[in-house]
Order: sequence, then C-alpha cells, then structure tokens
Amino acid sequence: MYSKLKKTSNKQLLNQIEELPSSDFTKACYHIIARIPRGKVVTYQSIAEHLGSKAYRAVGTAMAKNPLAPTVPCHRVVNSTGRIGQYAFGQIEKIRLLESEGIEIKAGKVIDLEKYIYKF
DNA sequence: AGTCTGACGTACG
DNA sequence: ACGTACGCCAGAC
Repeated sequence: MYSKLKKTSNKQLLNQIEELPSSDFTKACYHIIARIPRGKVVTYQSIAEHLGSKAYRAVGTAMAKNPLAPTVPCHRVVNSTGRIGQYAFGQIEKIRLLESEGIEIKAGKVIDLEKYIYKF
C-alpha cells in the first residue's frame, strides 16, 4: 500500500542526473555517488581518481551544488582523513544522516573508516 | 583568455 | 594529534 511512496528508482535517478544543466565532470560525480549503498562512504579523492583525475577539490565543488540532494547521497562522501567534511545542509545534518545509516562517528571523524569504504 | 574560488589532500611544524 | 600553508584543477565570471 505504500508502493506509491517508493523511492525514485535508480534508473530514473540516472536519467534525472543526465538532464541536469551541469558539466560532464559534475554529472559523472553524481553518477558515481548514486551507486554508493547505505552504510558505505567514499572519499572525494577516490571519486576523482575513479574519473582519472586529481581534481578532488572540484568534486567537492560539484557536491556543493548538488541539486538532487539527498537523493544523490552526497552525504556519503567524506575526507580521506576520515573527517566528515562539509555539507550543504550543515555538518550536523551530514553526521546525523551517516549515523542513521550505521556509521560510527566521533569528534567529527569516522571511526575505522576502512570498514565503511565503498570500493568501486 | 585570465583570474579567482572551493563540501580537498598532504607535508610540515 | 593538532593547525597551517600550499598545491591541486574544474567551473564560474
């Protein structure tokens, strides 16, 4: 009976991303993030590397403008140091979301980051 | 085309 | 285990 409240399918989401007026680089970032499962995280650096680039700062810039948050789960992107990093709706909210997915965070850092890293 | 700005990373103190 | 300085590069003007 809640079928109409079903989340946007991944396929629909990918189409939505394609329709955005963003650059290819930015859309590629969203595509990558769209496949991170609940309870897992990736780093800005790994996203850039996956795109064959060193532009990890630009990845952050793309996140900052993410028009599909939190459907495109940009809250699952953290610093390579394990620090939470920034979030358009505030670090508090980012931490709250991550904890709700089972990720342990203390003093703004992910405890045992390796355990939660999503590998491509 | 030139310049500036970041949801970053890393080295170094 | 901090903070800071500097390098990085795509995107916005």
